[in-house]
Amino acid sequence: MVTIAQVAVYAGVSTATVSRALNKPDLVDEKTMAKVRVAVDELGYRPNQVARGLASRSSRTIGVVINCFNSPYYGHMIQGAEKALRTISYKTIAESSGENAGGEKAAWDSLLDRQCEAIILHADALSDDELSELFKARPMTVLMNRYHPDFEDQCVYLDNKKGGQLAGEYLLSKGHRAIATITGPTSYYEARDRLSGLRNSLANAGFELDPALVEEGNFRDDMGFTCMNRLLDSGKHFTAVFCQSDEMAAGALDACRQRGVRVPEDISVLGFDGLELAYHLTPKLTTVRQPLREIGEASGLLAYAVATKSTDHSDIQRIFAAEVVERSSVLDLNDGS
Amino acid sequence: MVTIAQVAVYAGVSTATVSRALNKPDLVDEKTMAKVRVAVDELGYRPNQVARGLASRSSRTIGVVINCFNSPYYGHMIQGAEKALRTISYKTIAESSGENAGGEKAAWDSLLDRQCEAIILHADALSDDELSELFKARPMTVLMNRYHPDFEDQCVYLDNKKGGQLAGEYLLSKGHRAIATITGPTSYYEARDRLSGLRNSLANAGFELDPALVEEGNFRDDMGFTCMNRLLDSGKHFTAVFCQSDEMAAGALDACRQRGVRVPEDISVLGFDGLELAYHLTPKLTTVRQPLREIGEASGLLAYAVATKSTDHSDIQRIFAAEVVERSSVLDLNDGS
DNA sequence: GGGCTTGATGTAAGCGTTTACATGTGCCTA
DNA sequence: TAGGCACATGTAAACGCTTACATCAAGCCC
Repeated sequence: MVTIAQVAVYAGVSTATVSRALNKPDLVDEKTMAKVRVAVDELGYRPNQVARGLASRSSRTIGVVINCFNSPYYGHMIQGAEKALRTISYKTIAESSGENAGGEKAAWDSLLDRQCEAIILHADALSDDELSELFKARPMTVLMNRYHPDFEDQCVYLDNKKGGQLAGEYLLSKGHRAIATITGPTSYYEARDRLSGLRNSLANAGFELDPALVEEGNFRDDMGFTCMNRLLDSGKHFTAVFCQSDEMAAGALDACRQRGVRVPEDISVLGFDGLELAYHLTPKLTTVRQPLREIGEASGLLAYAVATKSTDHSDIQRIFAAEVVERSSVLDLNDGS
Repeated sequence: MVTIAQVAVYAGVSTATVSRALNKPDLVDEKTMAKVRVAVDELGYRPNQVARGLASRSSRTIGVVINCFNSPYYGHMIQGAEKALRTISYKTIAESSGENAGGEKAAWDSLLDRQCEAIILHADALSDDELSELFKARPMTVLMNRYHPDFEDQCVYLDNKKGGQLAGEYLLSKGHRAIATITGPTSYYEARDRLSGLRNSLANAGFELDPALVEEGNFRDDMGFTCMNRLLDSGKHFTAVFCQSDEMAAGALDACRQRGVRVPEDISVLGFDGLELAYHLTPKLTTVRQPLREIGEASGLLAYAVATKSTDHSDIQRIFAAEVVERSSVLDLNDGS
């Protein structure tokens, strides 16, 4: 490994001058600059970024804690974050937490031990209270796709209430009145918010969400399958079902297919997330998309702002809106009349 | 930030002793150990891993270069690698390359600048020759899911030829004789190998792959769609089509659906990859699965072995076999007779 | 021509660790 | 009792950089 000292000798200057030539070119003379450049090229010198970080106390590294890599949900966010940071030559060091509070905290700390200047945390398992506690000692953190009242300006998240409302409004606009829903675990604020949004939209239009038509799932497809069957078994009348994730919608679609219930002719299905999965389902799933990549990007930007203690980051978007992606799984009841 | 010096003062010993207490406990006396432990706890000391890395010249970090994060293909591999490395408390620092040779090289180098002890490289754009050249100066590298004759023992990959052969044999066993195929780009060795494997399996059974039934795709679903249409338009008879990726199979399925061709009744479709996507297709796709997670894991292990110059890593699997996952998109022609 | 500024460079002290080597104590052995 | 050895600890020099501060020469002004 060739070090700055060797470059200095080769160029016949001091290490300080080499360092300056590389980092603050306007502080060094033309001629010296040239000598250094030659030395660097000749020797194939590449600065040791770790040593540089230690000396300058800035690692130019951001840590990311997520559940796992092998889910497009995280994939999109991490891609957004990494890209945003890469363009400012920050590195991303990512660790998966395994979806338990201990793992999340451990990853959080170990990333900090690596001198990450800030952490982008996707906390699933940590409760609001735990988060509140831990955050105090680890203020250089950005919560990705999660809202916490105590650290509002360090959260980047989807407006789930509006998302749920959007879903309801869309279904209403298509003439649906008897609407069922399969939610995520109600222990997740996302699930509660989406549900209350849906409820609001119905209320605004003078309708009510029938509690018997609300099933609690877990975002995974097998629960979508189970819940859809429950709904169908209940004998209750409904023309559409809003699933709080595309995966559950996939399960619901499967249930319908098995029972010979046609989608969208007999029942309309609306998803949530906007993953590629939705596109590949049959029928192609109409869904409420959350801009995951953008959320990741914003998280990256905000993490940088937090790391550099930049006071004004009002230009970074922190609240994102969902949008409906229209495909073929929702029937327009207005057409038929 | 509390440093080792503060701990030393607090415990009334030298920094060397603190360091030893933490890293080589058997070198320090019971009583001293206790004092240090108290100091560490009291002060909440956490070693700076960057400084530690600099001093001990071992960063305990492995770099990973991939195309992008938002594809389950990479997601599974990276998950495997990160998990394997995490269990030995190595960190993974991942960078996406944007699928161009320049990006791949840049990421490779910049990860090395961060003192990664080894790099796990998923090279798509770099040619064999370029790779050969670059590898010489960057020997601490593992090629993930790619084979290169010059560095065989630093490659972890799927046996694509056998994979293609497996596909052919499976289709033959189901009574198919007129087999079409949609390949990846023939500039990729994966595509060539899978094709030649398929060809072999037919030859072994005394049949031949009709060149008119071979379409070159690009692994993406829209090309699957296009190629399937071409095949159907050609008027040539075939009972099954082997797609070299699940995504292309999805496109092919779409094409069939649009034209009213039933799968598997009229045409059987076999995929490749074994992503979740395959499960969610209609009909559920029978596919040849590559063990991506395991490949990632092995890459992590091998990278560690390379980094530590462990001479014997014969216990690490480097060649993986594909397996067929049977679902509902391939008809058994033997049944009908 | 003395005092000042300005610009370019060097000197050396960090950054927070690890680790080779030196030191010192106690114990065993001859 | 001297010599030797083990063991526990301390001292200080790395690791590869950055950067505050010192130095020095050159140019300028009055």
